[in-house]
Amino acid sequence: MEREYIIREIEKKWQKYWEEIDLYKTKITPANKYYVLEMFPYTSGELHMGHLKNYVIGDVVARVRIMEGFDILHPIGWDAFGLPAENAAIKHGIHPRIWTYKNIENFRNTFRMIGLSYDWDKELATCDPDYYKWTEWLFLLLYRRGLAYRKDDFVNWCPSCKTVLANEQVIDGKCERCKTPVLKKELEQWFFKITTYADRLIDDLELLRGRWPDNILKQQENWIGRSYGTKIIFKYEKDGSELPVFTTRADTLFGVTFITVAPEHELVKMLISDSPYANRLVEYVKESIQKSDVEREFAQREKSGVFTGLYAIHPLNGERIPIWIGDYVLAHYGTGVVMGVPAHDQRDFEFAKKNGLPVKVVIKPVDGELNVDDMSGAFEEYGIMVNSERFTGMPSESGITEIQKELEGRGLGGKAVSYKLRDWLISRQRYWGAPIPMIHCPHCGIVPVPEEDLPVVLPEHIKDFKPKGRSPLEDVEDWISVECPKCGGRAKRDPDTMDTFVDSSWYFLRYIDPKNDRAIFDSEKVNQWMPVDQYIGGVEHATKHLIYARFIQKVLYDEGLVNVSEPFENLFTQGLVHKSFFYCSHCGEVVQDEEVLGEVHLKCGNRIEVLTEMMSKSRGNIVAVAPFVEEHGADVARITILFAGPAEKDMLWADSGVEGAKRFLLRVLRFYESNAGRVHGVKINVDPGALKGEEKDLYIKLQQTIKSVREDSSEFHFNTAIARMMEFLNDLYGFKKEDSPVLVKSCIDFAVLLAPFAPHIAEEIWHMMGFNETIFYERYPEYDEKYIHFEEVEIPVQVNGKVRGRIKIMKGAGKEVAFRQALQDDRVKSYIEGNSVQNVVYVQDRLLNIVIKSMGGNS
RNA sequence: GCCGGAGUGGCGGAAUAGGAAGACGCGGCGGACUCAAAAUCCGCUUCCGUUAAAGCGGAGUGAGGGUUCGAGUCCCUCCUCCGGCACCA
Repeated sequence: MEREYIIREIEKKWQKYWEEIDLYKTKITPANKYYVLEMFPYTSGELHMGHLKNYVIGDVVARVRIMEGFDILHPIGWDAFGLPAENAAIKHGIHPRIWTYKNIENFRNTFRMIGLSYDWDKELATCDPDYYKWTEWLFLLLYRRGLAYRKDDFVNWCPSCKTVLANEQVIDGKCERCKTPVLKKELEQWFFKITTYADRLIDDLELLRGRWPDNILKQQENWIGRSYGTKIIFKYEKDGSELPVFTTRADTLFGVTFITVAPEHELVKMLISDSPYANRLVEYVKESIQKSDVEREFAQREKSGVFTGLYAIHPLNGERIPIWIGDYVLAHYGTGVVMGVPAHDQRDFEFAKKNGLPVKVVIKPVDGELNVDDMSGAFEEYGIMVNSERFTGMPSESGITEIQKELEGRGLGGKAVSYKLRDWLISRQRYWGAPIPMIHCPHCGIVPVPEEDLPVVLPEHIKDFKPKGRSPLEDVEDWISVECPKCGGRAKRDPDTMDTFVDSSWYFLRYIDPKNDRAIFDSEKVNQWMPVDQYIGGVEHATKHLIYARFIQKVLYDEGLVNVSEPFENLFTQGLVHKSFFYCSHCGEVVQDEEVLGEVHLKCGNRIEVLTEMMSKSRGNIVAVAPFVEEHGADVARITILFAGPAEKDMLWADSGVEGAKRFLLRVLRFYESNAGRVHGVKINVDPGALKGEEKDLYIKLQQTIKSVREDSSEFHFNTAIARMMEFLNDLYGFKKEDSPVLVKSCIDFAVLLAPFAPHIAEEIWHMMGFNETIFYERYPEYDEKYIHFEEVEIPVQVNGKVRGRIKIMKGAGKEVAFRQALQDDRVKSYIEGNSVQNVVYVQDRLLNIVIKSMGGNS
C-alpha cells in the first residue's frame, strides 16, 4: 500500500519537472522532424482504458523518437462537435457548449495525470470558433473548386436522430449511432464531390502499401469499389431518349430480355406519366421508397417489380425490350438501371422467374452445352458466346472488348468505370456543429458568406434542441435572417451544420499552426512537418475518417496549400480493450459485481452470464483512467496495457495484469534502491574484450536486450519488448559480482531502455543514480554487434528428428566437430548403436540431426 | 455469399527466410524470511505413463491429409471464432 503511494508521488514530481523544463515543446524549425499523432478523442463521458491504449502507444513512439534525436511534434486536441452534446442539453438542460468544455477540461486533466508527452501549446478544439472558422473556410474552398454542391436526392434518414447520414455512417442499413433502420428521404442537401477523387484515392493506396495495415488498404479499396465495365445505351422507344446501363458482362448483351429501373431513379417520373399502368407504378414506387434498406433486404430474394408497359430498343439487334421498375436495383450504383440477363445473372434469373420473363442463353460453358429447360439458376461464369450474331463463338473476355468497340462505333456506349463510393453528404440537421457558410437569397440564389465575415458563429440562445427533422438553427430568427452579401436584400443562412467528420479531416494540419488567425495555416510551416510520420488510431475509421482526411488533403494539395498528397505516411491501428462483466439474461440487464452471489443474480435468483465486450459506458465495464491512476499510478496503467498482448490485437483487461505490471515496476525500484548508489552520476564505458565469466555473460545479455527492445518496439511489439526487459531485470537480480563495472553500465542502459515505457519510474531511477538532467536527453542505447552472441552454444541433437541429447559447442563450429561431440553423448550413442547412419543434417549453431536406419533383426 | 484476420498450457501470450514448442507474465505448488500472516526473495509448473527421485518413454500448436532428415511455420481439404462488405449488375 505504502509503495503505491510512493509511485504516485514520484509521478507527480517528474510531471512537474518535465513541464518546468519544457520537455515536450515543439521546435519551431525542426532539423530532423518526426510527427507522431494519435486520433484525437471525442470528448464524451470519462476517459477509460479503451481510450487510453491509443495514447499510450503514441507516447511510447514519441518518447523513443525523442531519444533517437528526432525533433518531434506530438499534439493533442478535442473532437468536440457532435450529437451527444445536444442530447445532454435535452436531457439535463445544460448548454452543449458548457457540457463540452467541461468534458474537455476533464479529459485534459486526465491526460495530464498520465504524463503523456504532448506539447499543450498545440491544443485545439473543433468547437472553438477560432477553429471552426477555418472549417467554414474549407467549405468555401471546396465550393470555389466546384467540390461542394447541393443536390436533391434520396438520402439516408435516421428517423430517431432526425437527421441525414452519410453513406459511411450507415451500418447494415442502420444508423451507426442509434441502430434504427435508415429510411430514404428526398431532400436537398450539401455534398462534397469525393467521387471526383475516387481514382486517386484508390491509386494512391499504392503509396501506402507496407506502411498502412493491409486490411485497411483492402477496406478502402472495397469501399471505393472501382469496377471496370461497359456503358450500354438503350433507347427509349417512345422518343429515342437514352437509357444507359452499366454492366461488367457486356458479353451477355444478346441475352437481355428486360431492363429494370430503380424506383428512386429520376426517369421514373417520366415513365409513370407515359405508362398505361401509371397507378400501379405510383403505388409500387411509393411502397418501395418507404421501405428501409433493412426491409428491402429482408424481402430479398423475392424480387418484386412492376412492368411499365413501355419498351426500350436493344442497341445491337433492335429488339423491343420491356422496361420494368424493381427495387432490387440500386439507385446509386452504376446508372441506376440494369439490363436483365436472366440466363447469366442470378438476380435477373430470380426476377425473370418471378415475373414470367423469358430466359435466353447466350453464353455456354467452354466444354459443354447449356439448356434453358435444365437451368435452376443462372450460369454466371465466363464461357463462349452463342446466339449473339457475329459475336457467336467468341470467348467472354474478347467478346466484352469487341462489343465495347461495336457500341463505341455506333455511339451507343463503350468502356466505363463505376464506383461504389458516393459523394459525401455533409449537411446535418443539428445545432452543435460548424455552420455551413452559405446564404440563400430569393434573388441571387445561393451565395457564399464572404471570407471576411467568417466565422459564422453559432448563436448561444436556442429554445429547444429537440430533434424536429430540421435544424434548430432555423428557428433562431436573429441568426437565420441575414442580408444577402450580393444584393443586400433579405436572405437566410443555411440552417444546417457540417458533419463532424469535416472537422476531423484537417485537424492534423491545424496542429502545426494552431493560433493562426490570418489563414487556415501557414503552408511553409505545414510543409516542414507534414506528412504525419506515424498515425495511430482505431480500425473503425478505415472507411470514414481515413478516407475523408485523405480526400481533403488532396484538395488542399491541388490548391497548392500543402505539398504532400497523402497525409499519413505510416498508420498503426490498435486493437480494442475488452472487459468481462456480469449479465442477467432473465432481467436483460448488466449486473454489478456486488449484486452477484456465486453465479446467481441476487435480485431475481437466476444464473448470471459472464460476457466479454469492448469497454463502454452502457455496459458498465469500463475502467476509468483517473481513479485507476490515483490508486495504482500512470506507469502501471501503461505497462498493463502494453504488456497484455500485441498492440494491434484486442486485449482483455484483467486485474491480474495490473498486479504483474505493478510488481515489475516495484521490482525495478527495489533493485535501484540497493544498486543505484554504485553509479555516482557518471556514464561509464566498459571494455568488453577484457571481460570474462559472469561479467561477460551479463554484458552480452545486455546487448541482446537492447537489440530486442529496439527491434520489438519499432514493430509495435511492446509486449515482447517489456518481456525482454523483465528477463534482463531477472538477470540483474541474479548477478552476484556487486563491484562490477558491467553492473553499473547495465543499470544505466536499462533505465534508458525502460524510459519510453515507464517514463516516471525511469526518471526516478535515473536521478537515484546521481544524474541531474532528465533521462529524456539521453540517446536510446545502441547495441554492440560484436557481443550479441555467446561464444558457446548449446544445440539439440536429434536422432531421426527426435531430440535425444544436447551438446555444447563453440559458436560457428563445423559439422564434423558437432557430430564427433554428439557421439560422446551416451544417450545419443545408445540410439545409434546397431544402426547405420544414413545422413547427418547440421544447421550451424542451431541443430544436429542424425538420420539412421535400423539394421534389421533387432527391434 | 464475398473479402480480410485468427485458432498454441489452467489463463494472457512467445517462437514463422522450416531447425530445442510454450519466452515473459498471471495463477498454482514448494522452499527461505517471519511468532504468524502479508509483502519479498529463490525454485518447480504442457499433458499422459513410469520412477523413491534425478531420470526415462510417449503424445502435443482447431481437425484430417501431404511435402521434408525435420512443420505451430509451407501445400491441399474441412471446422470454429472475430472484423469488414453485402442484390455493387
